[in-house]
Amino acid sequence: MIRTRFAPSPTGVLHIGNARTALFNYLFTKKEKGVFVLRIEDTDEERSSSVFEKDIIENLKWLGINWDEGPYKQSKRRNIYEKYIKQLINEDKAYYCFCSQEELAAEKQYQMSIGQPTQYNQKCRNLSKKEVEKKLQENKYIIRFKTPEKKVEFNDLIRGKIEFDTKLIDDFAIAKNLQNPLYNFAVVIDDFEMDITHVIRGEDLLPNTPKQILIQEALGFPVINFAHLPVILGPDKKKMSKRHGATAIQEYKEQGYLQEALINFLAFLGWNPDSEREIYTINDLLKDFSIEKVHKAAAIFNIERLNYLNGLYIRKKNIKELTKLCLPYIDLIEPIISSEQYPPAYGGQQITQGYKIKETKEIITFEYLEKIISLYQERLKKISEITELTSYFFKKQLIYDKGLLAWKGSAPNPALDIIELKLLNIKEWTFENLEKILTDLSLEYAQSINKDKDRGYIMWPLRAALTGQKSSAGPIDIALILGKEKTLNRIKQAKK
RNA sequence: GACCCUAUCGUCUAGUGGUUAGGACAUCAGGUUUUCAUCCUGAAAACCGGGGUUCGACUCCCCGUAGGGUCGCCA
Repeated sequence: MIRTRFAPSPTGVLHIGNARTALFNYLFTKKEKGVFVLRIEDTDEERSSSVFEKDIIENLKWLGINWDEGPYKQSKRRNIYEKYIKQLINEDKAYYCFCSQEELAAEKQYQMSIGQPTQYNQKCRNLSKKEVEKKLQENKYIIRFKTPEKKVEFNDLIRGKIEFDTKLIDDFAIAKNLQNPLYNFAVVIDDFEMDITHVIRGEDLLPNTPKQILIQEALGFPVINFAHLPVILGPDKKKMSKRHGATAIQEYKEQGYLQEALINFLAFLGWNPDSEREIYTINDLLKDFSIEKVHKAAAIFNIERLNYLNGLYIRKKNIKELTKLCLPYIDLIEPIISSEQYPPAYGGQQITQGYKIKETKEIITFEYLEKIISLYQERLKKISEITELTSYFFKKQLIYDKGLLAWKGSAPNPALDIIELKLLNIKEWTFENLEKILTDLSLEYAQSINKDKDRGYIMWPLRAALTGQKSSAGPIDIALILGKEKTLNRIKQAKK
Protein backbone atom coordinates (compact mmCIF):
# COMPACT_ATOMS: atom_id res chain seq x y z
CA MET A 1 0.00 0.00 0.00
CA ILE A 2 1.41 3.32 -1.06
CA ARG A 3 1.39 6.03 1.56
CA THR A 4 2.61 9.55 0.86
CA ARG A 5 2.47 12.85 2.60
CA PHE A 6 2.42 16.54 1.92
CA ALA A 7 4.32 18.17 4.74
CA PRO A 8 4.34 21.95 4.58
CA SER A 9 5.62 24.10 7.36
CA PRO A 10 3.15 26.78 8.38
CA THR A 11 5.71 29.54 8.04
CA GLY A 12 4.14 30.83 4.85
CA VAL A 13 1.04 30.53 2.72
CA LEU A 14 0.31 27.86 0.15
CA HIS A 15 2.11 29.01 -2.97
CA ILE A 16 2.60 27.74 -6.50
CA GLY A 17 5.56 25.53 -5.63
CA ASN A 18 3.95 24.04 -2.56
CA ALA A 19 0.72 23.40 -4.32
CA ARG A 20 2.46 21.67 -7.20
CA THR A 21 4.21 19.35 -4.75
CA ALA A 22 0.90 18.61 -3.05
CA LEU A 23 -0.76 17.94 -6.40
CA PHE A 24 1.93 15.52 -7.59
CA ASN A 25 1.78 13.66 -4.29
CA TYR A 26 -1.97 13.49 -4.57
CA LEU A 27 -1.96 12.30 -8.18
CA PHE A 28 0.74 9.72 -7.59
CA THR A 29 -1.01 8.34 -4.52
CA LYS A 30 -4.59 8.35 -5.74
CA LYS A 31 -3.66 6.74 -9.00
CA GLU A 32 -2.36 3.80 -7.02
CA LYS A 33 -5.26 3.90 -4.57
CA GLY A 34 -2.87 4.76 -1.77
CA VAL A 35 -3.25 6.93 1.29
CA PHE A 36 -2.33 10.60 1.21
CA VAL A 37 -1.39 12.18 4.52
CA LEU A 38 -1.27 15.87 5.42
CA ARG A 39 1.29 16.77 8.02
CA ILE A 40 1.98 20.22 9.35
CA GLU A 41 5.66 20.64 10.15
CA ASP A 42 5.55 23.19 12.89
CA THR A 43 8.54 22.25 14.99
CA ASP A 44 9.76 25.82 14.82
CA GLU A 45 7.15 27.45 16.98
CA GLU A 46 8.54 30.93 16.56
CA ARG A 47 8.10 30.99 12.84
CA SER A 48 4.96 28.90 12.61
CA SER A 49 1.57 30.51 12.62
CA SER A 50 -1.98 29.22 12.62
CA VAL A 51 -2.80 31.85 10.02
CA PHE A 52 -0.56 30.10 7.52
CA GLU A 53 -1.82 26.72 8.57
CA LYS A 54 -5.35 27.81 7.83
CA ASP A 55 -4.35 29.28 4.49
CA ILE A 56 -2.66 26.04 3.48
CA ILE A 57 -5.59 23.87 4.47
CA GLU A 58 -8.25 26.05 2.90
CA ASN A 59 -6.47 26.49 -0.39
CA LEU A 60 -5.62 22.83 -0.63
CA LYS A 61 -9.32 22.11 -0.26
CA TRP A 62 -10.19 24.75 -2.79
CA LEU A 63 -7.83 23.17 -5.29
CA GLY A 64 -9.51 19.84 -4.71
CA ILE A 65 -6.38 18.20 -3.37
CA ASN A 66 -7.91 16.03 -0.69
CA TRP A 67 -6.00 14.11 1.92
CA ASP A 68 -7.03 10.92 3.67
CA GLU A 69 -5.28 11.36 7.01
CA GLY A 70 -4.35 14.31 9.11
CA PRO A 71 -3.62 17.06 9.42
CA TYR A 72 -1.06 15.79 11.88
CA LYS A 73 0.96 18.39 13.67
CA GLN A 74 4.54 17.84 14.68
CA SER A 75 4.17 20.16 17.65
CA LYS A 76 1.78 17.60 19.16
CA ARG A 77 4.15 14.71 18.74
CA ARG A 78 7.12 15.81 20.82
CA ASN A 79 7.10 12.76 23.06
CA ILE A 80 7.50 10.53 20.03
CA TYR A 81 10.63 12.30 18.87
CA GLU A 82 12.09 12.30 22.38
CA LYS A 83 12.09 8.51 22.49
CA TYR A 84 14.15 8.27 19.32
CA ILE A 85 16.54 11.04 20.24
CA LYS A 86 17.33 9.22 23.45
CA GLN A 87 17.80 6.01 21.55
CA LEU A 88 20.40 7.57 19.28
CA ILE A 89 22.25 9.09 22.21
CA ASN A 90 22.22 5.83 24.11
CA GLU A 91 23.55 3.97 21.11
CA ASP A 92 26.27 6.59 20.72
CA LYS A 93 24.93 7.59 17.30
CA ALA A 94 24.22 11.11 18.43
CA TYR A 95 25.79 13.36 21.02
CA TYR A 96 25.34 16.49 23.03
CA CYS A 97 27.10 19.54 21.73
CA PHE A 98 27.86 22.39 24.10
CA CYS A 99 29.49 24.78 21.68
CA SER A 100 28.03 28.26 21.80
CA GLN A 101 26.61 29.83 18.70
CA GLU A 102 29.30 32.50 18.85
CA GLU A 103 31.97 29.85 18.89
CA LEU A 104 30.41 28.13 15.90
CA ALA A 105 30.06 31.34 13.97
CA ALA A 106 33.70 32.20 14.54
CA GLU A 107 34.79 28.75 13.43
CA LYS A 108 32.68 29.02 10.34
CA GLN A 109 34.19 32.35 9.44
CA TYR A 110 37.67 30.96 9.88
CA GLN A 111 36.91 28.01 7.62
CA MET A 112 35.55 30.34 4.99
CA SER A 113 38.63 32.53 5.19
CA ILE A 114 40.92 29.62 4.36
CA GLY A 115 38.58 28.36 1.66
CA GLN A 116 37.47 25.23 3.47
CA PRO A 117 33.95 23.85 3.47
CA THR A 118 32.15 25.07 6.55
CA GLN A 119 31.60 22.11 8.78
CA TYR A 120 31.21 21.53 12.47
CA ASN A 121 34.62 20.71 13.93
CA GLN A 122 33.33 17.81 16.03
CA LYS A 123 34.67 19.38 19.20
CA CYS A 124 32.01 17.75 21.38
CA ARG A 125 31.93 14.45 19.54
CA ASN A 126 34.08 12.51 21.95
CA LEU A 127 33.57 14.13 25.33
CA SER A 128 33.81 11.75 28.27
CA LYS A 129 30.67 10.73 30.07
CA LYS A 130 31.72 12.77 33.06
CA GLU A 131 32.26 15.87 31.05
CA VAL A 132 28.91 15.49 29.37
CA GLU A 133 27.11 15.08 32.66
CA LYS A 134 28.85 18.07 34.12
CA LYS A 135 28.09 20.33 31.17
CA LEU A 136 24.53 19.09 31.01
CA GLN A 137 23.96 20.83 34.35
CA GLU A 138 24.08 24.17 32.58
CA ASN A 139 21.27 23.02 30.32
CA LYS A 140 22.75 24.68 27.26
CA TYR A 141 23.20 22.22 24.45
CA ILE A 142 21.99 20.85 21.18
CA ILE A 143 22.09 17.32 19.87
CA ARG A 144 24.16 16.37 16.87
CA PHE A 145 24.18 13.32 14.68
CA LYS A 146 27.41 11.34 14.52
CA THR A 147 27.76 11.24 10.77
CA PRO A 148 29.59 8.08 9.75
CA GLU A 149 32.09 8.10 6.90
CA LYS A 150 30.54 6.35 3.96
CA LYS A 151 28.84 6.80 0.66
CA VAL A 152 25.10 7.24 0.73
CA GLU A 153 23.36 6.00 -2.36
CA PHE A 154 19.72 6.10 -3.28
CA ASN A 155 17.52 5.76 -6.29
CA ASP A 156 15.47 8.82 -7.01
CA LEU A 157 12.27 7.98 -8.88
CA ILE A 158 12.80 10.97 -11.14
CA ARG A 159 16.55 11.45 -11.21
CA GLY A 160 17.82 7.92 -10.99
CA LYS A 161 20.80 6.91 -8.92
CA ILE A 162 22.21 9.64 -6.71
CA GLU A 163 25.29 9.35 -4.56
CA PHE A 164 26.62 11.52 -1.77
CA ASP A 165 29.88 11.23 0.12
CA THR A 166 29.32 11.89 3.80
CA LYS A 167 32.71 13.57 3.98
CA LEU A 168 30.80 16.56 2.76
CA ILE A 169 28.20 16.22 5.47
CA ASP A 170 29.13 17.35 8.95
CA ASP A 171 27.72 16.30 12.29
CA PHE A 172 24.50 18.13 11.72
CA ALA A 173 22.09 19.15 14.45
CA ILE A 174 19.05 16.93 14.90
CA ALA A 175 17.47 18.53 17.95
CA LYS A 176 17.63 21.64 20.06
CA ASN A 177 16.99 19.45 23.07
CA LEU A 178 15.13 16.26 23.93
CA GLN A 179 11.74 17.84 23.29
CA ASN A 180 12.59 19.93 20.28
CA PRO A 181 13.64 18.00 17.21
CA LEU A 182 14.86 19.79 14.12
CA TYR A 183 13.51 19.32 10.64
CA ASN A 184 15.76 16.55 9.32
CA PHE A 185 15.10 14.43 12.36
CA ALA A 186 11.38 15.00 12.81
CA VAL A 187 10.78 14.20 9.14
CA VAL A 188 12.45 10.83 9.37
CA ILE A 189 10.63 9.86 12.55
CA ASP A 190 7.25 10.92 11.20
CA ASP A 191 7.71 9.28 7.85
CA PHE A 192 8.51 6.06 9.67
CA GLU A 193 5.76 6.35 12.25
CA MET A 194 3.22 7.18 9.55
CA ASP A 195 4.36 4.34 7.32
CA ILE A 196 5.21 6.66 4.48
CA THR A 197 6.45 4.71 1.47
CA HIS A 198 7.21 7.55 -0.95
CA VAL A 199 8.58 10.98 -0.29
CA ILE A 200 7.79 13.35 -3.15
CA ARG A 201 9.10 16.84 -2.59
CA GLY A 202 10.93 19.75 -4.18
CA GLU A 203 14.41 19.49 -5.56
CA ASP A 204 15.57 22.05 -3.03
CA LEU A 205 15.39 19.30 -0.44
CA LEU A 206 17.66 16.96 -2.37
CA PRO A 207 20.76 17.83 -0.31
CA ASN A 208 18.85 16.87 2.86
CA THR A 209 18.14 13.40 1.60
CA PRO A 210 21.46 11.77 2.54
CA LYS A 211 21.15 13.18 6.04
CA GLN A 212 17.72 11.70 6.39
CA ILE A 213 18.81 8.36 5.03
CA LEU A 214 21.66 8.34 7.53
CA ILE A 215 19.19 8.82 10.37
CA GLN A 216 16.93 6.12 8.98
CA GLU A 217 19.84 3.73 8.87
CA ALA A 218 20.96 4.62 12.39
CA LEU A 219 17.50 3.89 13.69
CA GLY A 220 17.06 0.76 11.64
CA PHE A 221 14.14 2.11 9.66
CA PRO A 222 13.26 0.60 6.29
CA VAL A 223 14.36 2.29 3.09
CA ILE A 224 11.93 4.79 1.70
CA ASN A 225 11.45 5.92 -1.91
CA PHE A 226 12.36 9.44 -2.90
CA ALA A 227 11.30 11.56 -5.82
CA HIS A 228 12.56 15.10 -6.19
CA LEU A 229 10.48 17.47 -8.28
CA PRO A 230 12.19 20.14 -10.39
CA VAL A 231 12.08 23.66 -9.02
CA ILE A 232 9.79 26.28 -10.43
CA LEU A 233 11.53 29.35 -11.81
CA GLY A 234 10.23 32.76 -12.78
CA PRO A 235 10.25 33.84 -16.46
CA ASP A 236 13.73 35.30 -15.93
CA LYS A 237 14.94 31.87 -14.79
CA LYS A 238 15.46 33.12 -11.27
CA LYS A 239 13.85 31.47 -8.34
CA MET A 240 10.12 32.11 -8.32
CA SER A 241 9.37 34.94 -5.94
CA LYS A 242 7.08 37.85 -5.24
CA ARG A 243 8.68 40.03 -7.84
CA HIS A 244 7.42 37.68 -10.54
CA GLY A 245 3.88 38.48 -9.46
CA ALA A 246 1.57 36.52 -7.26
CA THR A 247 2.89 33.34 -5.75
CA ALA A 248 0.14 32.57 -3.25
CA ILE A 249 -2.71 30.32 -4.35
CA GLN A 250 -5.04 32.58 -2.38
CA GLU A 251 -4.11 35.51 -4.60
CA TYR A 252 -4.93 33.57 -7.74
CA LYS A 253 -8.21 32.56 -6.23
CA GLU A 254 -9.05 36.17 -5.47
CA GLN A 255 -8.09 37.36 -8.92
CA GLY A 256 -10.61 34.97 -10.33
CA TYR A 257 -8.57 32.06 -11.54
CA LEU A 258 -10.53 28.84 -11.69
CA GLN A 259 -9.56 25.83 -9.67
CA GLU A 260 -9.62 23.69 -12.83
CA ALA A 261 -7.28 26.02 -14.66
CA LEU A 262 -4.82 26.18 -11.81
CA ILE A 263 -4.75 22.38 -11.47
CA ASN A 264 -4.23 21.91 -15.21
CA PHE A 265 -1.50 24.54 -15.15
CA LEU A 266 0.23 23.19 -12.05
CA ALA A 267 0.23 19.66 -13.42
CA PHE A 268 2.19 20.77 -16.46
CA LEU A 269 4.83 22.48 -14.37
CA GLY A 270 7.41 19.76 -14.70
CA TRP A 271 5.27 17.05 -16.21
CA ASN A 272 3.50 16.18 -19.41
CA PRO A 273 1.88 13.04 -20.74
CA ASP A 274 4.24 12.50 -23.70
CA SER A 275 1.42 13.35 -26.02
CA GLU A 276 -0.01 16.44 -27.59
CA ARG A 277 -2.88 16.60 -25.18
CA GLU A 278 -2.70 19.59 -22.89
CA ILE A 279 -6.14 19.98 -21.43
CA TYR A 280 -6.56 17.88 -18.34
CA THR A 281 -9.03 17.87 -15.49
CA ILE A 282 -7.90 16.51 -12.17
CA ASN A 283 -9.69 13.24 -12.96
CA ASP A 284 -7.96 12.92 -16.31
CA LEU A 285 -4.68 13.53 -14.56
CA LEU A 286 -5.43 10.74 -12.15
CA LYS A 287 -5.47 8.38 -15.12
CA ASP A 288 -2.42 9.61 -17.00
CA PHE A 289 -0.07 10.92 -14.35
CA SER A 290 3.15 9.06 -13.85
CA ILE A 291 6.02 10.07 -11.64
CA GLU A 292 8.61 8.69 -14.07
CA LYS A 293 7.51 11.24 -16.64
CA VAL A 294 8.30 14.14 -14.34
CA HIS A 295 11.09 16.22 -15.81
CA LYS A 296 14.49 16.81 -14.35
CA ALA A 297 14.91 20.32 -15.67
CA ALA A 298 13.42 23.29 -13.86
CA ALA A 299 9.94 24.37 -14.87
CA ILE A 300 9.29 27.97 -15.76
CA PHE A 301 6.21 29.73 -14.54
CA ASN A 302 4.46 31.21 -17.54
CA ILE A 303 1.49 33.35 -16.61
CA GLU A 304 0.38 33.63 -20.26
CA ARG A 305 -0.34 29.97 -20.28
CA LEU A 306 -2.32 30.15 -17.05
CA ASN A 307 -4.37 32.99 -18.52
CA TYR A 308 -5.08 30.98 -21.63
CA LEU A 309 -6.17 27.95 -19.62
CA ASN A 310 -8.30 30.14 -17.39
CA GLY A 311 -10.13 31.61 -20.36
CA LEU A 312 -10.63 28.14 -21.73
CA TYR A 313 -12.15 26.80 -18.54
CA ILE A 314 -14.31 29.89 -18.14
CA ARG A 315 -15.74 29.27 -21.59
CA LYS A 316 -16.45 25.66 -20.65
CA LYS A 317 -18.35 26.48 -17.46
CA ASN A 318 -22.10 26.27 -17.45
CA ILE A 319 -23.69 29.66 -17.10
CA LYS A 320 -25.23 29.12 -13.71
CA GLU A 321 -21.95 28.16 -12.11
CA LEU A 322 -20.11 30.94 -13.87
CA THR A 323 -22.65 33.49 -12.68
CA LYS A 324 -22.24 32.31 -9.11
CA LEU A 325 -18.50 32.71 -9.44
CA CYS A 326 -18.93 36.21 -10.83
CA LEU A 327 -21.35 37.39 -8.17
CA PRO A 328 -18.72 38.45 -5.61
CA TYR A 329 -17.04 40.63 -8.20
CA ILE A 330 -20.12 42.59 -9.18
CA ASP A 331 -19.90 45.30 -6.61
CA LEU A 332 -22.69 47.53 -7.91
CA ILE A 333 -25.35 45.13 -6.73
CA GLU A 334 -26.12 43.51 -3.40
CA PRO A 335 -28.03 40.39 -2.54
CA ILE A 336 -31.37 40.75 -0.85
CA ILE A 337 -31.37 38.42 2.07
CA SER A 338 -34.72 37.18 3.20
CA SER A 339 -35.59 37.79 6.80
CA GLU A 340 -36.91 34.28 6.87
CA GLN A 341 -34.06 31.88 7.06
CA TYR A 342 -33.90 28.16 7.15
CA PRO A 343 -33.92 26.92 10.72
CA PRO A 344 -30.57 25.58 11.89
CA ALA A 345 -31.82 22.05 11.39
CA TYR A 346 -31.86 22.77 7.66
CA GLY A 347 -28.38 24.20 7.71
CA GLY A 348 -29.34 27.72 8.75
CA GLN A 349 -28.76 28.88 5.19
CA GLN A 350 -29.90 32.23 4.01
CA ILE A 351 -32.17 32.40 1.03
CA THR A 352 -31.26 34.99 -1.50
CA GLN A 353 -34.43 36.55 -2.90
CA GLY A 354 -32.77 38.50 -5.61
CA TYR A 355 -30.35 41.33 -6.07
CA LYS A 356 -30.66 45.05 -5.70
CA ILE A 357 -28.83 47.47 -7.96
CA LYS A 358 -27.31 49.87 -5.47
CA GLU A 359 -27.61 53.06 -7.57
CA THR A 360 -31.13 52.61 -8.91
CA LYS A 361 -32.61 50.45 -6.14
CA GLU A 362 -33.92 48.23 -8.89
CA ILE A 363 -34.49 44.56 -8.08
CA ILE A 364 -33.09 41.98 -10.46
CA THR A 365 -33.08 38.19 -10.49
CA PHE A 366 -30.33 35.64 -10.73
CA GLU A 367 -31.58 34.73 -14.21
CA TYR A 368 -31.17 38.34 -15.28
CA LEU A 369 -27.58 38.25 -14.09
CA GLU A 370 -27.04 35.02 -15.98
CA LYS A 371 -27.96 36.79 -19.19
CA ILE A 372 -25.45 39.53 -18.50
CA ILE A 373 -22.68 37.13 -17.61
CA SER A 374 -23.30 35.01 -20.69
CA LEU A 375 -22.47 38.05 -22.82
CA TYR A 376 -19.00 38.00 -21.35
CA GLN A 377 -18.30 34.31 -20.97
CA GLU A 378 -16.18 34.31 -24.11
CA ARG A 379 -14.40 37.51 -23.26
CA LEU A 380 -13.30 36.72 -19.73
CA LYS A 381 -9.73 35.79 -18.88
CA LYS A 382 -10.15 36.16 -15.13
CA ILE A 383 -13.38 36.34 -13.20
CA SER A 384 -12.34 39.60 -11.59
CA GLU A 385 -12.57 41.34 -14.97
CA ILE A 386 -16.34 41.02 -14.83
CA THR A 387 -16.53 44.07 -12.56
CA GLU A 388 -15.43 46.53 -15.23
CA LEU A 389 -16.93 44.65 -18.12
CA THR A 390 -20.50 44.73 -16.84
CA SER A 391 -20.54 47.92 -14.78
CA TYR A 392 -22.64 49.79 -17.38
CA PHE A 393 -25.60 47.54 -16.65
CA PHE A 394 -25.80 48.81 -13.10
CA LYS A 395 -25.05 52.49 -13.45
CA LYS A 396 -27.71 55.16 -13.47
CA GLN A 397 -25.76 57.55 -15.62
CA LEU A 398 -23.02 56.67 -18.09
CA ILE A 399 -20.17 58.98 -18.84
CA TYR A 400 -19.34 59.20 -22.53
CA ASP A 401 -15.92 59.99 -23.84
CA LYS A 402 -15.80 62.64 -26.49
CA GLY A 403 -15.68 61.04 -29.89
CA LEU A 404 -16.66 57.64 -28.62
CA LEU A 405 -20.08 57.71 -30.27
CA ALA A 406 -18.79 58.49 -33.74
CA TRP A 407 -18.21 55.71 -36.27
CA LYS A 408 -15.38 56.36 -38.73
CA GLY A 409 -15.58 60.07 -38.16
CA SER A 410 -19.26 60.34 -39.03
CA ALA A 411 -21.43 62.46 -36.79
CA PRO A 412 -23.28 60.27 -34.30
CA ASN A 413 -26.33 62.40 -33.77
CA PRO A 414 -28.34 61.87 -36.93
CA ALA A 415 -27.72 58.14 -36.54
CA LEU A 416 -28.81 58.11 -32.92
CA ASP A 417 -31.89 60.14 -33.81
CA ILE A 418 -33.15 57.66 -36.33
CA ILE A 419 -32.20 54.69 -34.17
CA GLU A 420 -34.25 56.20 -31.39
CA LEU A 421 -37.18 56.76 -33.67
CA LYS A 422 -37.11 53.25 -35.07
CA LEU A 423 -36.74 51.57 -31.69
CA LEU A 424 -39.52 53.65 -30.24
CA ASN A 425 -41.91 52.04 -32.69
CA ILE A 426 -40.90 48.46 -32.07
CA LYS A 427 -43.81 46.50 -30.71
CA GLU A 428 -42.12 43.30 -29.68
CA TRP A 429 -38.68 43.71 -28.10
CA THR A 430 -37.12 40.51 -29.45
CA PHE A 431 -33.75 39.67 -30.89
CA GLU A 432 -35.24 38.94 -34.31
CA ASN A 433 -37.06 42.24 -34.49
CA LEU A 434 -34.11 44.26 -33.32
CA GLU A 435 -31.78 42.45 -35.69
CA LYS A 436 -34.04 43.02 -38.67
CA ILE A 437 -34.83 46.64 -37.96
CA LEU A 438 -31.24 47.59 -37.24
CA THR A 439 -29.96 45.78 -40.32
CA ASP A 440 -32.48 47.49 -42.57
CA LEU A 441 -31.66 50.76 -40.91
CA SER A 442 -27.93 50.26 -41.51
CA LEU A 443 -28.58 49.82 -45.20
CA GLU A 444 -30.85 52.82 -45.49
CA TYR A 445 -28.52 54.98 -43.52
CA ALA A 446 -25.44 54.04 -45.50
CA GLN A 447 -27.28 54.79 -48.71
CA SER A 448 -28.53 58.10 -47.43
CA ILE A 449 -24.97 59.29 -46.84
CA ASN A 450 -23.69 57.65 -50.03
CA LYS A 451 -21.55 54.98 -48.41
CA ASP A 452 -21.23 51.24 -48.93
CA LYS A 453 -23.22 48.97 -46.72
CA ASP A 454 -21.65 49.12 -43.29
CA ARG A 455 -23.49 48.20 -40.10
CA GLY A 456 -21.00 50.26 -38.18
CA TYR A 457 -22.86 53.51 -38.92
CA ILE A 458 -25.73 52.27 -36.81
CA MET A 459 -24.32 49.54 -34.62
CA TRP A 460 -21.32 51.43 -33.29
CA PRO A 461 -23.13 54.53 -32.03
CA LEU A 462 -25.88 52.37 -30.57
CA ARG A 463 -23.44 50.11 -28.77
CA ALA A 464 -21.42 53.06 -27.54
CA ALA A 465 -24.57 54.76 -26.32
CA LEU A 466 -25.66 51.70 -24.40
CA THR A 467 -22.31 50.93 -22.79
CA GLY A 468 -20.16 54.04 -22.80
CA GLN A 469 -17.28 51.67 -23.52
CA LYS A 470 -15.10 51.40 -26.58
CA SER A 471 -15.39 47.64 -26.58
CA SER A 472 -18.14 45.43 -25.26
CA ALA A 473 -20.63 42.76 -26.19
CA GLY A 474 -22.96 43.37 -29.13
CA PRO A 475 -25.61 46.12 -29.02
CA ILE A 476 -28.58 43.88 -29.80
CA ASP A 477 -27.79 41.49 -26.97
CA ILE A 478 -27.35 44.39 -24.62
CA ALA A 479 -30.51 46.17 -25.71
CA LEU A 480 -32.43 42.96 -25.22
CA ILE A 481 -31.27 42.66 -21.62
CA LEU A 482 -31.68 46.35 -20.88
CA GLY A 483 -35.23 46.43 -22.21
CA LYS A 484 -36.91 49.04 -24.37
CA GLU A 485 -37.26 51.76 -21.80
CA LYS A 486 -33.69 51.72 -20.59
CA THR A 487 -32.33 51.39 -24.09
CA LEU A 488 -34.16 54.48 -25.26
CA ASN A 489 -33.16 56.24 -22.11
CA ARG A 490 -29.49 55.62 -22.75
CA ILE A 491 -29.77 56.84 -26.33
CA LYS A 492 -31.21 60.08 -24.99
CA GLN A 493 -28.40 60.33 -22.47
CA ALA A 494 -25.84 59.77 -25.17
CA LYS A 495 -27.30 62.44 -27.46
CA LYS A 496 -26.81 64.98 -24.75
C1' G B 1 34.07 28.61 -3.10
C1' A B 2 32.44 23.30 -2.34
C1' C B 3 28.83 19.63 -3.51
C1' C B 4 24.60 18.30 -6.39
C1' C B 5 21.19 18.98 -10.55
C1' U B 6 19.85 20.61 -15.48
C1' A B 7 20.26 22.13 -20.95
C1' U B 8 15.11 21.28 -28.21
C1' C B 9 11.38 27.55 -31.13
C1' G B 10 10.58 33.75 -26.67
C1' U B 11 7.88 30.01 -23.10
C1' C B 12 5.92 24.90 -21.92
C1' U B 13 7.41 20.73 -24.28
C1' A B 14 7.23 15.78 -28.05
C1' G B 15 11.38 13.20 -29.66
C1' U B 16 15.12 7.91 -27.05
C1' G B 17 20.89 6.74 -33.63
C1' G B 18 18.38 7.72 -39.83
C1' U B 19 12.03 12.77 -38.72
C1' U B 20 10.33 17.98 -44.01
C1' A B 21 12.53 18.10 -35.72
C1' G B 22 5.77 17.62 -34.07
C1' G B 23 2.13 20.25 -30.74
C1' A B 24 0.47 24.28 -27.37
C1' C B 25 0.91 29.45 -25.37
C1' A B 26 2.69 34.09 -26.91
C1' U B 27 3.82 36.95 -31.63
C1' C B 28 2.57 38.37 -36.73
C1' A B 29 -0.79 38.13 -41.22
C1' G B 30 -5.68 36.96 -43.21
C1' G B 31 -11.04 35.55 -42.59
C1' U B 32 -15.76 36.04 -39.61
C1' U B 33 -17.39 40.60 -36.71
C1' U B 34 -20.08 47.66 -35.44
C1' U B 35 -15.91 47.17 -31.34
C1' C B 36 -13.44 43.78 -28.12
C1' A B 37 -13.24 38.68 -27.35
C1' U B 38 -14.33 33.91 -29.32
C1' C B 39 -13.81 30.91 -33.63
C1' C B 40 -11.27 29.46 -38.45
C1' U B 41 -6.83 29.64 -41.86
C1' G B 42 -1.80 30.64 -42.40
C1' A B 43 3.36 32.50 -41.23
C1' A B 44 7.80 33.27 -38.63
C1' A B 45 10.37 30.70 -34.72
C1' A B 46 14.60 25.71 -31.69
C1' C B 47 18.36 21.03 -31.04
C1' C B 48 24.30 25.95 -25.95
C1' G B 49 29.75 25.25 -27.79
C1' G B 50 33.91 21.92 -28.75
C1' G B 51 35.73 17.14 -29.09
C1' G B 52 34.90 11.99 -29.58
C1' U B 53 31.91 6.95 -30.59
C1' U B 54 29.35 5.63 -35.21
C1' C B 55 28.21 4.58 -42.11
C1' G B 56 25.11 8.22 -39.58
C1' A B 57 24.16 12.02 -34.10
C1' C B 58 19.17 16.54 -31.20
C1' U B 59 19.56 11.60 -29.36
C1' C B 60 25.40 7.92 -26.50
C1' C B 61 30.42 9.50 -23.94
C1' C B 62 33.94 13.42 -22.37
C1' C B 63 35.27 18.55 -21.67
C1' G B 64 33.68 23.38 -21.60
C1' U B 65 29.75 27.13 -21.10
C1' A B 66 25.33 28.81 -19.05
C1' G B 67 21.42 28.40 -15.60
C1' G B 68 19.51 26.44 -11.09
C1' G B 69 19.61 24.17 -6.10
C1' U B 70 22.07 23.43 -1.27
C1' C B 71 25.73 24.49 2.23
C1' G B 72 21.46 27.07 9.98
C1' C B 73 20.35 25.55 17.04
C1' C B 74 14.77 27.31 9.24
C1' A B 75 11.96 23.99 6.87
